[in-house]
Amino acid sequence: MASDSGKNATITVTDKTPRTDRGRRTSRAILDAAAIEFGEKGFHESSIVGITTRAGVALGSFYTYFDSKDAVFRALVQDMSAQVRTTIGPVIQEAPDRLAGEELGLGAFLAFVREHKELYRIIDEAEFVDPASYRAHYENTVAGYVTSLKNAAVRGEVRADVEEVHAWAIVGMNVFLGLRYGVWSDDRAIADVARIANTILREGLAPKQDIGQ
Amino acid sequence: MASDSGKNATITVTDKTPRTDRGRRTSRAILDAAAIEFGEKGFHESSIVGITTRAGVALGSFYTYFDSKDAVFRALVQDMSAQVRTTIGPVIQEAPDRLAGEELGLGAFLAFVREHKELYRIIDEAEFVDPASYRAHYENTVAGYVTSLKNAAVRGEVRADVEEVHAWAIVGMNVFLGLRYGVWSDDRAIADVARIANTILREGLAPKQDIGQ
DNA sequence: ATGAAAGTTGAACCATGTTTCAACTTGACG
DNA sequence: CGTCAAGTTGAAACATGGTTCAACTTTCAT
Repeated sequence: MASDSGKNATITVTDKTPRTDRGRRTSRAILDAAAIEFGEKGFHESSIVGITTRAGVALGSFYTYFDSKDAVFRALVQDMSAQVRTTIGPVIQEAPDRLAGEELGLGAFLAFVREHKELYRIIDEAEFVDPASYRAHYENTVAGYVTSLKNAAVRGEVRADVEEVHAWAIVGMNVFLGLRYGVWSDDRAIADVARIANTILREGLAPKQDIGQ
Repeated sequence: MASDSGKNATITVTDKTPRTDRGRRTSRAILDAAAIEFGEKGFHESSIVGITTRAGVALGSFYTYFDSKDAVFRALVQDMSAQVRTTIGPVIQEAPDRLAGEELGLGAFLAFVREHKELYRIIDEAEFVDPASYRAHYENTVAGYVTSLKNAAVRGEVRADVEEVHAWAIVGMNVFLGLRYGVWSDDRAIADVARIANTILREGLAPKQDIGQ
């Protein structure tokens, strides 16, 4: 994204991309301020004035870089959807096998959430402010899971019949654990939560002796 | 709730409870209309005018029964939080054992969600409009799960070390499956989804031969 | 019947906050 | 320097929609 093919700059439509360093700085400041404001007060309680004040710029400057309140929110959702993926994805990949990856991934996710509670809430609120992005975020996430799980199945690391439903279940699990043990409270050690959740994926909830069904 | 201890009616504070049949009818109409309006457009896009128009009453009548837009939303959240519990709870109880109950419960939940997409979205949006109720809803749900799972553990129906983390994981699973296969699309049979999700609880994702860890 | 309580009505009031805009500043480049 | 594009500013226009209220209608107990 934002790949300005340098030459032929003359044709440039009147888009809102900053053209100078000063501009980029201001734009960044607004985006960062927006993340904090939205995370703290939610989309509707937030105001442009609130954002620009935090950013230390005038109200009008907002519209130099963003078309509307919605637009900046959308930008933020895209941005952090990518951020989550690029933070967690590699962690899962590097694990010795898929189930171990799941535990490490959840740990990384919980850590990320604790570090970025604002961003977590922004994605959640996208369900209402920008439903398409919200759906896209989770459908992408799940699609990645399905692929990766099927590959793991081929390697014999997970059951052969894994499919979409399993992926949605895992994602839901992780999201709720993130809300409870990441956003709402730090009262449990990340590693403990990840380990316990992982036993569900490894063995289910069945009592030890009764596994063979 | 709403237990008017009949006698001594004179002391009655100026609360908004309807006093006649006509009043109760109007109040109901407004509440029902609000459920539809909120479910369809979300809290902030909804308007009192929209609600009263749907209900076929005048704008002012709204304030005869509710103090504010927030108040009616809160009433709705409480109402449906209870509705979910009283719909699903019994289904789980009646099952032969806890894991079977989980499958039946998820099935009932998916059916409920498909029948009441509006209400599902209202609870979700409560995370932002009325965070306390949202948290209460899930903390109550999870608390119920923990109790019920621990009882099942005593009976040897689930692993002995079940605890809160397991409960949050299950609830998260169910909520996301509800969103995907209840609200967003009807493309999969409820029974299939419930069965597949249930295998996770029974056996986890591990390949068949490798269970003993 | 009749009067009082309950309920209904919608125009008007009001608060909030998004968006526009024309004047002003900055900084790069010849 | 002088010039011009890019950037900055905040007051004001504008839109929206929640909430109030005083006049009116219905209901029902006496």
